[in-house]
Amino acid sequence: MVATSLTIDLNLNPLSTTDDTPVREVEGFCDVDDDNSFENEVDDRRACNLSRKNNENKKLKEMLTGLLDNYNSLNTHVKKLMQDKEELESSPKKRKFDDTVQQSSWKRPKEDLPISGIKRVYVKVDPSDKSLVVKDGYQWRKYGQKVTRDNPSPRAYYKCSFSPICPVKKKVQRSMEDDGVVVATYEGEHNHRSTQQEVAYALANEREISTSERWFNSPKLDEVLVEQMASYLSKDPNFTSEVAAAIFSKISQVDFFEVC
DNA sequence: CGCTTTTGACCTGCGC
DNA sequence: GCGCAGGTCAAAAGCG
Repeated sequence: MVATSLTIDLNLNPLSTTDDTPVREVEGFCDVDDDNSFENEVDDRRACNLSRKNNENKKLKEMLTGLLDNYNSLNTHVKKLMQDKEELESSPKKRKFDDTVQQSSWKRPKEDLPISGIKRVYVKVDPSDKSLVVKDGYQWRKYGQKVTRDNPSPRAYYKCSFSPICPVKKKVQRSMEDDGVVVATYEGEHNHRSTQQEVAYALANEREISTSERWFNSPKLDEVLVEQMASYLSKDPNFTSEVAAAIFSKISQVDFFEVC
């Protein structure tokens, strides 16, 4: 929700006003001389407001980029934790189930996929929500659904939308033990960035080419950046909830966990 | 109109 | 060889 409110409150369109003069960022600019005419005073106040808003916008943008950075580092951290757990918890208890999953997945001769790279992720969802959707930052195309013998809940089969370039597939099925948990089994590694990573990358590039001065004095750049963000957010309504979930999971360390 | 989802049919491997 | 179960295909339907 943080990101959403940011896009709403950014108010980055002082530039859309008819005044095309560059914004001046001068310390103490807001001090209005009592001897000025009324018109000058109004102009000064406008300029003052404008510069204040620009400052606010700059701060908000910094917060947003910081948020994205945090989100990405959290994502990396979670992935690392998943891999660690996967290695630690390959217990023989579930051997039978895991074997069937792996064998049935990889024994097909027409697909020469590696045996490594199978990850199972448990995600908390609303039990009343029957859709088998796991928000993981990638775009998926559903290509099948099947009711399996060991679980009354149907299993959904997805391919990464970037296929055949990206070979990753995932199976999503509601957990038998807990109706509020969805089990997502990922097969393979993505050979491209997630949509969130794309935005972070774009922002990083933006920051590389823009000095702090340009942040201040290049309203066009601000506009482009915000448009970029707004366009992305409008396209992916899951983004904000994912960011919120990532932050929340960092705090609680409960919502998002993985078991082999 | 193009993309995504649904769903029944088909394919493949395994166990008996 | 047959039946079963999981996985995939592809035509039809749905949707924006």
